[in-house]
Amino acid sequence: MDGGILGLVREVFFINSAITAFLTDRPTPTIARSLLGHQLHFQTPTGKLTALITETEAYLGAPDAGAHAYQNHQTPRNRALWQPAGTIYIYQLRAWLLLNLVTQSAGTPECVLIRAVEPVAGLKRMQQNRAQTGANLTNGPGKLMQALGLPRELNGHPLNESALSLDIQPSRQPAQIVTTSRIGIVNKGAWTQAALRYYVAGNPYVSKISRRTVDHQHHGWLVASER
DNA sequence: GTTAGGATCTCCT
DNA sequence: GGAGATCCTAACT
Repeated sequence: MDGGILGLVREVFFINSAITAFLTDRPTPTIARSLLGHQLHFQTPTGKLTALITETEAYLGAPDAGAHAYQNHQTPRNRALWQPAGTIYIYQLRAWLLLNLVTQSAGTPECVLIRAVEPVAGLKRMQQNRAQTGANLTNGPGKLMQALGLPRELNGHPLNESALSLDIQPSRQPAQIVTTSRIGIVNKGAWTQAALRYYVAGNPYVSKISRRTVDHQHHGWLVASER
């Protein structure tokens, strides 16, 4: 607290520079993979909701037949994708909202879909936001949006300058990461098969997994003695 | 355990 | 009118 307003401005600038570097300096699939174990925070008037990212998918812009930005096709819905790294892209699918984080520099419409998270703080609030408990709280892209109560108005706003923020440092480290093709991408040739989905092996808060593969003790995260 | 139908917004034909 | 980066419930096996 020594720099007053100027210090705060410097701090915000530093954080945003770090976020930008994290979301631009590597290929988007690498970014999607490395987001596992990082925390998302949603600041509400009545408290903060926190969750660990457990499952992601990479969408690779113009060449990617599975992506909204395929062939650089821009519409009012998806224009956030052309904004700089760290921009929040939220869109509605049927009755649900889905959360994406834009990667790479402005004009390169790549992003990471956040497909699942593990609740860390604000569990009670998440249960109120959804009429569900347990893994069903956040083990899907539409579910986690409802659990966190993220409004569609966040679309187009920058991470960490809005109520939604991402930790640059990971909080946990996956013991093992599983890579598969993306969910729901059908009839898109090679892009249907492309291995662009990543999740923490054994974590219960992952979409479309068998209950039998769940690691009930550590949720697939490395424990201190294993590091 | 799997499957079918409906909810309901945006974009395309 | 139809499909989609989804999810819930009910009704099956």
